[in-house]
Amino acid sequence: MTKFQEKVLNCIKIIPKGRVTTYNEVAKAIKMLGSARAVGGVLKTNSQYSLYPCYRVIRSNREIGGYNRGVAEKKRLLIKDGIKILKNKVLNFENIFFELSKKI
DNA sequence: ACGACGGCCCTCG
DNA sequence: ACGAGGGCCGTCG
Repeated sequence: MTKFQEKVLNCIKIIPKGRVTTYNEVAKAIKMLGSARAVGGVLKTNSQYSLYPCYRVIRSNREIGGYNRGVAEKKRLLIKDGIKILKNKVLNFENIFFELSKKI
């Protein structure tokens, strides 16, 4: 486990149910602006789903983004959290967006 | 040390 | 609205 991986995982676990954040925001939160893609790389390797809710991290354009168990599963989990989705895009994004970088 | 690749992001037509 | 292209940064070979 590298430092980078630790930082990413440790910070996404505070995202509350019913809220989402973005890959870019996670990068910003760990002071690695520009590493959004690398953040996705870490989340891809996550297997501790109950500990690290990686499905609550989406793309900055409101699209769901990818998921290591399939986009359909990611969508299902988000809906279970009470989040509305239309055409792979999250609705009401402004209100459910979790500003991770300000909560650290 | 290096190159390729990605759960991305932004700009420009 | 939508796609193409380039940039970015950590990982793994």
